Amino acid sequence: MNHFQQKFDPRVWEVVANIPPGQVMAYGEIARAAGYPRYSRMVSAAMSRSPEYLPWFRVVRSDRTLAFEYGSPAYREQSQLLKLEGVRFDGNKVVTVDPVTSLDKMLWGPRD
DNA sequence: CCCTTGACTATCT
DNA sequence: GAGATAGCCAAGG
Repeated sequence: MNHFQQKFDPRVWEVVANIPPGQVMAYGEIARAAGYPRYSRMVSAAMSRSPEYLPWFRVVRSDRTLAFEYGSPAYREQSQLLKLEGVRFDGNKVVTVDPVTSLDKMLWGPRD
């Protein structure tokens, strides 16, 4: 199988389903992990039709901002779900609870 | 075909 | 670091 057809390659769902709580992945990363480099937009299309069970909210842009319009209902829903998992926000960017954080962040934490 | 549309990205100002 | 720009690629009109 080498292309996204009407149904998306289940590998995409699989990758998303395996993102650990408190962590996030970018569209492009997911595409690569599923074996489709450069297919970030397809992942985006896949997410818009994602099954109910999928942790869609753990998918963010490569720059770590959320893909929805700032302040929109969808944006607020996603940010809330992420916060429930202990994720922090540095401005509009997601800051995951990565064990290997910089000394700076260890000492001062992310901005509020 | 040609053009537009996206829950996108890397790169350059 | 925030905008703008140019790639990207399947779908649908």
